[in-house]
Amino acid sequence: MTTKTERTARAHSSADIEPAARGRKRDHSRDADILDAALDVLAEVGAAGITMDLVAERAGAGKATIYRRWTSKAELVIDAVAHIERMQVDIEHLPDTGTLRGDLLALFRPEAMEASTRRLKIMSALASLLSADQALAEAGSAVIVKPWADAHFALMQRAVTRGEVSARADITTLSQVVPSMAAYRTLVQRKPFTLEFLLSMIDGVIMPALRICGARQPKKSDRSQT
Amino acid sequence: MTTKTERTARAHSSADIEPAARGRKRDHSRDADILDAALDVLAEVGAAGITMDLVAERAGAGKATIYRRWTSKAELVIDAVAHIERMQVDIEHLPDTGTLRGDLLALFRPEAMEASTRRLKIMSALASLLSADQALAEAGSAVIVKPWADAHFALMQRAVTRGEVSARADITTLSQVVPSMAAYRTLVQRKPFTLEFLLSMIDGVIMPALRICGARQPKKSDRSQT
DNA sequence: CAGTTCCGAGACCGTACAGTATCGTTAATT
DNA sequence: AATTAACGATACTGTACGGTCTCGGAACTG
Repeated sequence: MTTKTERTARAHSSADIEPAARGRKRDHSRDADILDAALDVLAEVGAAGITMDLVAERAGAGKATIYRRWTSKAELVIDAVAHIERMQVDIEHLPDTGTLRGDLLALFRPEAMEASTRRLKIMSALASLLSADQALAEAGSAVIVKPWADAHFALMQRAVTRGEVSARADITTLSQVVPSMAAYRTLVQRKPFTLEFLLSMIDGVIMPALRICGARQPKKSDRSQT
Repeated sequence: MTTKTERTARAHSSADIEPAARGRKRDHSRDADILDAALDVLAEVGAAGITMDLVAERAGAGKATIYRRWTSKAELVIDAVAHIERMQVDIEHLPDTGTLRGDLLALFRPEAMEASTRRLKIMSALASLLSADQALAEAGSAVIVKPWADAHFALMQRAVTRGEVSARADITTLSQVVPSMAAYRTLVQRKPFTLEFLLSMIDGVIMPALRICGARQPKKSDRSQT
């Protein structure tokens, strides 16, 4: 599932033994170019319209070059999806504002979500593929939603150890609420993911469920951010 | 958009004048059979995999019969979507068990879940076709998820007027949690919608958020209700 | 019955596309 | 410079599918 998909997979003979390595070397940075081109095409024509010819043309590559690196269109698309830049949630450097609510809000990066229409369109295109292909569903879910849910879980767990939240809270389920609903909203409803939406999730669902008081009267300053 | 798409459209000569109506009459109930078959195929193989041959085979019809009724595959699919049965959550006859938790659980109908899963699959299959059309995407989502959310909203509102739930609870947002997460789970994660999942939603999110105590120790009698 | 019309089955055609094979070019290595 | 592998371009093949056409049979009308 991780990138390579059997690189050097042309089943041939000699190449495996690396015969003194003369001549040109395969340029691995071209992989990224081709994957980017695939994502571009995906965003432009949708999942149904993507063809290898389009990808090759967009990448300025020959089809043979693509097939030298991936065995099929399906594998290329799967790799391309896995190649989407991770949701900028660095699990190592989570925000630490002192309160869970502040931490959760600090995860919100307007530019990360709405900056590129491209990613949104890719996700839209993905929505249809997700139902047709189990491997893609897992790849898409792993890239788009899981890191986010993991971040929420980590933040909630920290709030528990801090004593801010009851240890009996079902943070396993609660950590999936915002990512799931955001994915649903984006992929299916195709409405934008806004701060207002995030606030209604946090203040209407998460914080009340965690029995943290004060969430019910969000500060004016928070709302005016919208 | 509604069914006919130029019935009697074989562009021929005589038929237009209805010449004393002799011979066999076109069976309009077959339209519904074909549309159902189209939805079945859509749910099974997705939007990318649907072919007229599959639809014809599933409907036990000839391709020519389908093309006598619809001018193209696109029109057939559009008509099929409009043909999706509404979610049979009868907003007029909601359950009334005396507690919100009991009401929410009573909405769970294993047999209806199957139909609901089918609708969700159709919805996700449609995503690519609807990608160009925001209005259609919303309409599709409305048919499949909104009635469910409306039912939750009505049940929660009743719990508020009954005094079971604080009037300050954000039931607008909370009523969307279960339907959205169920849709996400079915569409993207492709895991089955189970009673266990529903219980973790209700007891881990909804009830805590509504500050109804006792949700943490669900009564045995509630579980056996299913 | 006889006449008419719709039906299912499936042969058929044209196009579009996945995947392969070929070829002349380019660039890294020696 | 000579060698050689990877490259872009593109011609080619096989197949799948949208859409049309034909045919024998069934069902309704009178």
